[in-house]
Amino acid sequence: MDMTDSAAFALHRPNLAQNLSAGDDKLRKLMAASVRVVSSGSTLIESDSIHDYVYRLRTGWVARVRTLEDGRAQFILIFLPGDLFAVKSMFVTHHPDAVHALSDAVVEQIDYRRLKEAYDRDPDIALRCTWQIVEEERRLHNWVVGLGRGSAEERLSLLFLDFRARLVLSGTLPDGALSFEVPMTQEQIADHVGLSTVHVNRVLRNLRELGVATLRGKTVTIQNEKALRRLSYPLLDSFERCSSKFGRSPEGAEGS
Amino acid sequence: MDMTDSAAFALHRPNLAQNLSAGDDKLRKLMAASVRVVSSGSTLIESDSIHDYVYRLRTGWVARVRTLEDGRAQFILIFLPGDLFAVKSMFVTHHPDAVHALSDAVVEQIDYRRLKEAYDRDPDIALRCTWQIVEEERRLHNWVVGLGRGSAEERLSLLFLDFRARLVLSGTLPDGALSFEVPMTQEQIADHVGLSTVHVNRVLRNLRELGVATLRGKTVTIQNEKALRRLSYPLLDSFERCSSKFGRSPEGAEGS
DNA sequence: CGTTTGGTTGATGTATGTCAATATTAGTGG
DNA sequence: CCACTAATATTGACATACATCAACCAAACG
Repeated sequence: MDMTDSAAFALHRPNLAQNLSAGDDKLRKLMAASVRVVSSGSTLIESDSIHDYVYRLRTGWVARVRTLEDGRAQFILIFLPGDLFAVKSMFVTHHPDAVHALSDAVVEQIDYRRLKEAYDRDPDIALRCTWQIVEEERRLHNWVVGLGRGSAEERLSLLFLDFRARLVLSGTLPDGALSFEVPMTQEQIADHVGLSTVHVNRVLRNLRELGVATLRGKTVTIQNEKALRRLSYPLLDSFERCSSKFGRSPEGAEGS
Repeated sequence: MDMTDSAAFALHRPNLAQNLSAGDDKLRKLMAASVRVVSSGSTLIESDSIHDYVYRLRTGWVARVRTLEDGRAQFILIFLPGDLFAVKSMFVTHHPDAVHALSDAVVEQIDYRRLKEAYDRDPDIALRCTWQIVEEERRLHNWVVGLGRGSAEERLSLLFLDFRARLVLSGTLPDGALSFEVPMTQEQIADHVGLSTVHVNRVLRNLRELGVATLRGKTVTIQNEKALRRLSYPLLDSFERCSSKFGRSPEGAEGS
């Protein structure tokens, strides 16, 4: 992941961009040692357990999931390659939510004590960790707005745009790509966007029939980016609107 | 605010509790200088503006609000006395959301450069700032679950319990208090829980008629704590369930 | 006092959920 | 490569939680 890009993208305070990028490199080196391969569906962190590790996702998709006693589930956050997760292990012993692999994945693992030590010693590493939390909070803010005030169509459109933008940023997807893999079932998508499986399916059909975007198998294809952006537009934060990754405005000239 | 309590409450990593408490004291001293009094309804941070300050809320209520172009609004987070807000100013120039005072409030203000300098110099202060972000993320996770999967009743019950627990923690409210002020209109509550004003009103009537809790004027009174906890129970994270502040379980013996 | 803002209630509409049946795809073992 | 099975997707009929609209009421407020 090119942290310089990411930082510019995020309107970072001056000088922090380089530090962030440096922190990312150092962290990668620090964590490269203990690689772990997990298969789709496996549990990386059990809910409500004491957990001592912080992770960096190298390949694949992983999600933070809350399951209620009556069976309802919410996929709170989806992590994509390059993301750190369970950074909170450095500060808190217990994790209230489970972390599941959505696909086969490769993660790097580090004991929180080792990371904390590096965090205390090297401000670049500290910044990289803090940055993860800050970015995550931004995404959570957006998601709260989407869940609280967005329609089903708005949420799903936003989701597709968000996935693509993040995959591009992580270097997993070439810039401008219109098609990518989402290793989630419609049920899992439903549990992320806070809708029923059936309704997700209907909205997807709608998007397909409108020629906006399709989900076939696990492949999302954006057919009309401008239209997709227009659908999700109300939910985009100012930041995403300005970003070239998303285009300037719903009536922006580019994109087909 | 007694950070030691808060830390114990939050199952903190060993030794960090004292550091956190120390950080809170130091930060209070650092920020005590520039106090600002704001009146209800005023805007502390405008959405999408460049902003150079970090705040500590001493008295009153303040909220992070996102307003969509078509008028929909979402109160993303509510800050209560003792909370820091806009901590992100240290890392990011722009704030996509506005921050509004829900009541007359007293805030302490500090230029992000000064705070960043203290943050870099003193690990206790750094910890206190990071802690704010970590706690905030926990609340956001819970809120995402509530908005995504909770019913109207569950969301409102949870909200009341959450407000009370936090007011107690901040020292604004004596432990065990059953009545407290919520300086929000029903419309603002609706914009926080992601419902319409009318529906919030109906659910409140329902809670009142069930003898569970009332909102009269701006005063919330918990009449049957056990029942209220039972209503919100599915949405409580493991952490809130174990905490004595919330009681052990929905069929726990205490409470009336 | 009148005016405004916020609260309450009823009638009605709609987005989304639930249930259930069928089609499709993906996995599995032979 | 096929047959069998389980998982997932799709669709229709129906139910409901919640939204919208509109009227009225009550408190706050200048």
